[in-house]
Amino acid sequence: MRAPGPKRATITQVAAHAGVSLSTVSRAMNGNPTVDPELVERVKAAAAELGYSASPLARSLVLGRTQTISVVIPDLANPVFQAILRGLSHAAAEDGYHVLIADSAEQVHEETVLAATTRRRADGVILCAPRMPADELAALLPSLAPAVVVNRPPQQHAPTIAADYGAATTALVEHLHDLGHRRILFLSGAPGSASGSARSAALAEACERHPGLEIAERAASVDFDSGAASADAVLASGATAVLAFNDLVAMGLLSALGTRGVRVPEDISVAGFDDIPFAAFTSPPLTTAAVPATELGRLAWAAMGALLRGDEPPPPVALTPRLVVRASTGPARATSSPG
Amino acid sequence: MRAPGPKRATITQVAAHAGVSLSTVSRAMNGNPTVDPELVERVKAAAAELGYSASPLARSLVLGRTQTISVVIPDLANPVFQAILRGLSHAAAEDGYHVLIADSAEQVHEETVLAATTRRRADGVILCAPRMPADELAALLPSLAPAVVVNRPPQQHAPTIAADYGAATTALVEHLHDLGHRRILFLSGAPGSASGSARSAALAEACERHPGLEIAERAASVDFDSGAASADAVLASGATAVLAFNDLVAMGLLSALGTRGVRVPEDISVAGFDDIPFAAFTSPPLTTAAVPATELGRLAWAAMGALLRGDEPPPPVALTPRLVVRASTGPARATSSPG
DNA sequence: CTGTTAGCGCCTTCAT
DNA sequence: ATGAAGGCGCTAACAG
Repeated sequence: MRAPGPKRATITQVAAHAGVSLSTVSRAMNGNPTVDPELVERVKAAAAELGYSASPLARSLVLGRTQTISVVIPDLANPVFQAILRGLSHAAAEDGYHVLIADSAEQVHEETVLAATTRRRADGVILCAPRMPADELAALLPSLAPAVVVNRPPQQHAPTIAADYGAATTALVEHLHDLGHRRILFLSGAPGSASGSARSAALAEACERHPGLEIAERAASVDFDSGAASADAVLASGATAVLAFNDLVAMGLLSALGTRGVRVPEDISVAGFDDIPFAAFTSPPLTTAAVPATELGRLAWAAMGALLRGDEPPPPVALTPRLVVRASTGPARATSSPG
Repeated sequence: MRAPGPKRATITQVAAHAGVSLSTVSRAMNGNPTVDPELVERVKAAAAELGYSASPLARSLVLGRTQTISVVIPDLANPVFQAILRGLSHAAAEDGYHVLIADSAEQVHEETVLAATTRRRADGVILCAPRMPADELAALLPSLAPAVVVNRPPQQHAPTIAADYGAATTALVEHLHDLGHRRILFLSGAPGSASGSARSAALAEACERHPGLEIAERAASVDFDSGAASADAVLASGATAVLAFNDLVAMGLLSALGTRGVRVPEDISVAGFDDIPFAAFTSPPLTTAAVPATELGRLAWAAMGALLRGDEPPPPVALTPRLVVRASTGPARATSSPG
């Protein structure tokens, strides 16, 4: 079971080949200026000849750093997390860091162990929209330091980078309200979801702001299928507009609604969250709140980089999503009676 | 710049705490049966008390394996690679392996260096649809062993897992031919793409098989935008059906065609490759050849696992995509004259 | 400026 | 069944 990998030259062999001590090789290879230029030449030549480069493993052990960060995400199939991962990975790569991924597959209690395990192989860990309860998260973070948290409220022991789902919700509701909608159904997502709470809070505020506005909430999930499965309940609710937990749910709903011959937005308006890459190409194109996911990833790396450098921990970041009005929302149809 | 990570207990401390030598701790923790059960208890208790677990780094160095594999992919934004990565990551995780990702961002000459670099931090590397020329790939593979290649023709020094794009192309063309199409335009993708050559070859065969069938080829690319940009050329070509390099290109084309008021499939049929998650929800829903990407990832890991175990290298695998007929293809409209 | 020495934290013969 | 010692490959004090 020992990997048969190509046998590589060691620093000792290079030292022998160049006729110097291995510390000189180490110094020369690491650009230590206190080495005779001529020796540097000899060493580099020997290294090149033997195809030598220092073992990252051995360096990691002695240096105490791995040049790697780990990223824990709830679901690699979710376009938003893919985008975050992408931004993160590109940014980290630019700074010469590697990325270890861990997909918890939405198994909440896997998150803690994955974070802890991968942390030991990396210099820090980025928790992407962790699903675990707030107290658990708070308890976990100190043991993970340096850590960065994405899409959760500001934390005590880690910088946070998040999209402001509350603001996004407000924008979406105002948009629907402007269109005359007074009965809205919110399809909520993962039970303990932090961004879900933010949405709910914004919904409650909207109701206070607009007497006569009724917003019901119905449990769904975070994926396409749960959206499709909600279609009948949506129809039965009597709502003239539905706010889906995210674009995936909205698309599932759109699809199931289409099957039932329900017209969108004539019969009912549908909006989502995130603006995933394909939201513009559903039929009808989806109104949504665009979350700058790639940017979230980039910023998460920036925060981690700062921590790694020993800089001041960056303050919590909250990016405001942009309302993107497309064709899936329209004027409310006349309803019989609001009760 | 040394990561300030939480200071952890070492094996020496556990040994002291349990009043045994550190070899006993090592043996106890690794389940070596030649240890007094009572001592095992003591050691485990001490370890638990100190929150100890062996440093993966130190183990990697001495054991010569990292329990990690690296995956090099051309573009994290491509749904197909996302799906492959997902299948791979889940399968590897089940076997206790970690995954290091490297996104070459379609920079062909980055692939070699990324593969080499990440290989040193991992026990093997999986090259996902590498874009590099065949000779370069062949030259690189031996130095990477154990390596697995996805979506390239069978290789000398590495197992390959691929989708049979030739068969997929044939299925798609037969489908279009059955519908009466005699002038088809193929929007080709990345210039050196291996799967692209497979498509072209299958196209040529189809022409031989069906005298009277004309298939033109036009260079596009692999993304949404290139599909959209091809719309005018597609219209000018006089083809009654177009085969896009992949679903992304097809969707871009569909979108641009819609903008121009061209009806699909009444005016022109459009088909793609891959069956990415949203292909079913374009308008009209896209006819395509479904590539089992997640399964490719799973098999890639299986092959790597075999290599790591020292088993016989698995023979090349070629999965046949499944033709998925949806609404974007229909009977050919009558054309004026075929020449 | 260069070589020698001591670890980084762990596993594994080798003795006992 | 247990302990002592060597070494994985490298870097960094410490001499010289």
